Amino acid sequence: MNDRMTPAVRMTGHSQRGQCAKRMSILDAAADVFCRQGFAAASIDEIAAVACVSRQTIYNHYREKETLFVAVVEDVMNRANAMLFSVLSAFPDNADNLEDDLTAFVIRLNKNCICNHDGKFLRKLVQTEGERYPHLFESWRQHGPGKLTTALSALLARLAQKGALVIDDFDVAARQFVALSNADLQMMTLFGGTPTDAELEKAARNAVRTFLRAYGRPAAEKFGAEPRLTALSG
Amino acid sequence: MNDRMTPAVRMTGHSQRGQCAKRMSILDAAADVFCRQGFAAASIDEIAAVACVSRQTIYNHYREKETLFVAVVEDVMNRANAMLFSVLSAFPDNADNLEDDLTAFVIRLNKNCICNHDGKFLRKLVQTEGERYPHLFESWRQHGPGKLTTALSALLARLAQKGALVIDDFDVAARQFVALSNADLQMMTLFGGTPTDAELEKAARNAVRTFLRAYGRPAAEKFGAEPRLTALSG
DNA sequence: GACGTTTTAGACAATGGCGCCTAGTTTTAC
DNA sequence: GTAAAACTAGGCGCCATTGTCTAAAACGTC
Repeated sequence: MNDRMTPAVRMTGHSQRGQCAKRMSILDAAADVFCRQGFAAASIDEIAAVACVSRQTIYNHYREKETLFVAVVEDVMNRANAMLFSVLSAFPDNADNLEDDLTAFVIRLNKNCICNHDGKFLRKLVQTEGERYPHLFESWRQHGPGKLTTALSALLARLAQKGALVIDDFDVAARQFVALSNADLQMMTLFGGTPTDAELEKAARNAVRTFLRAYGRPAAEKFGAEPRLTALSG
Repeated sequence: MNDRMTPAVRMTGHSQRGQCAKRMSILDAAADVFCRQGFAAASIDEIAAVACVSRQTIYNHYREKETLFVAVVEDVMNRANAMLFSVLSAFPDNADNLEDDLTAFVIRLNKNCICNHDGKFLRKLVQTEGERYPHLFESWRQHGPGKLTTALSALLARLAQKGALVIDDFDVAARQFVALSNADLQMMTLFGGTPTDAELEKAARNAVRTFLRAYGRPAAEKFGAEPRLTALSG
C-alpha cells in the first residue's frame, strides 16, 4: 500500500506547509502524467498515485480534471516565462567577443528554456491539446516564442546599432537566430533525449558561427579589424 | 477464415472496387480523427461516422483500434515518403540562378512535405504517441527528417564541389538549411494554419538569402560580381 | 432470379474512468 | 488538549468506449 512516502519536492516550512506541499506535489505529478499520456489518456488515479496523494485530495484542490489541467499549464508557463525573462536579460550587450558571448547565450537559452523539462512539456502539450484549447495555444505563443522573438528582435537591433551586426529585417533575423539555435537539437529535443553539455555547446557554436557569417560585419571589416572602429555609436 | 482477400495495395477496379474504397475512406477518416483527438480520445464511432461506414466494417478490416492506428501511420508515412523523394529529386543541380532555384526548392519542400496535411499529421502524431510507440518515432525519424537531412547533405556537397557553396560541415549545413526554411513558418505550421503562397515564398526567400550569405561564394566574388566570373565551374 | 459476400444497424457484456460520498485517520490551529 | 480542517481509503452510480454478435439489407456475379 504505502509504495512511496516521498514527501513531494519542496516545502516552505511555515503554516500551510502540508497543503502547499500537496498542491505542488499534485501539480508536478499531473504535469508528468499529462505530458506522458496526454489529457484524455491521463487518469486521475495515476496522478494521485504519482503524487502520493489520495484521489479525493485532488478533487478537493481542483474541482475537476479540466481545472487541474489548466492549473498545471499555468504553473509550468509561469515558471518557463520567468526563466525565459532571466535568460533574455543576460543577452550580450557588448560587441567585444560577440561570438563567444552569443554562444554562451544560446547555450543558456537551449539549456534552460527550450531543451529543459518545462519547455518540452509546453511544446508537447500545445501540440497535443492546442486544438481543444485554443486559448492555451495562443497564450503559449504570446508568452513563449512570441516574446522570445520579439525580445530578440530588439536585442539584435541594439547590437546592429552598435555596428556589430548588419541586419535588414530584425524580426526575420530573430526568428532565424532561434531556428539556427535549435537546428542541431530539435530532433533530440522532440522526444525524450536531453542533450549533453558537449552537444549543447557544439550546437550553439554551429548556430552562432552561421548566424554571424550571415549577419556579422562585412568581410572588409571582419578580417583583422578592431571592434572599436565605430566606437561612439553605442 | 477468409479474413483477408486483400490482394496487396491497389487493384485495377474490377470486383473489389467497393472494398478498396471503404478501406481508403476508413484510413482517411481515422487519420483525421486520430490527428485531431489523439489515439486515446479518438473513438471508433466517430471514425465510422466520418468515414460514413458502419463500426462493424472497421472491425472487419482492422482487428482492433491499435491495428487501425498503425495502418493509418504506415499509410501516411508511405505517402509522405514518396512525396519527399519526389521533391528531393528536383533539388537544383546547377550553379546558375542558385538563389532562385533554391528558393523554388524550399517552396516546394515546405508546401508539399512540411506544411501539408501529412507532414503536420506525422509530426503531431509522433509527438503525441511517440512515447507509447517508440518504433513509430524511430521510423518517422529515419524516413522523414533523417532522410531529408542526409539527402540534403549530399546535395549540398554536390553544389559545393561545383564551387557554388563554401561548406565545411555538410551535415550541419543541411540541418541549418532545413531549420532556416522553417524559421518563418513553424509557428504557423505547428497548429492549424496553412501558409499562403505569398507567405511561403517570403519565408523561402528569407531562408535562402541568409543561407547563401553564410555559405555562398566568398564576399570578394559576391559583391557586384557576375556569376559567370568563374564560368567553367558549372 | 439465386447465391455468396459485404455492409449495416442495433443490442450486448465488459471495462475503466470520472466525480461524489462517507467513515475513519492524521495534521494543524488555538 | 481540543476542535477544526485536511487527508485517506474505499465504495458507488453514471457514462463512454471497446469489441462481439446477430439479423437484415445491399451489392456484385453467375
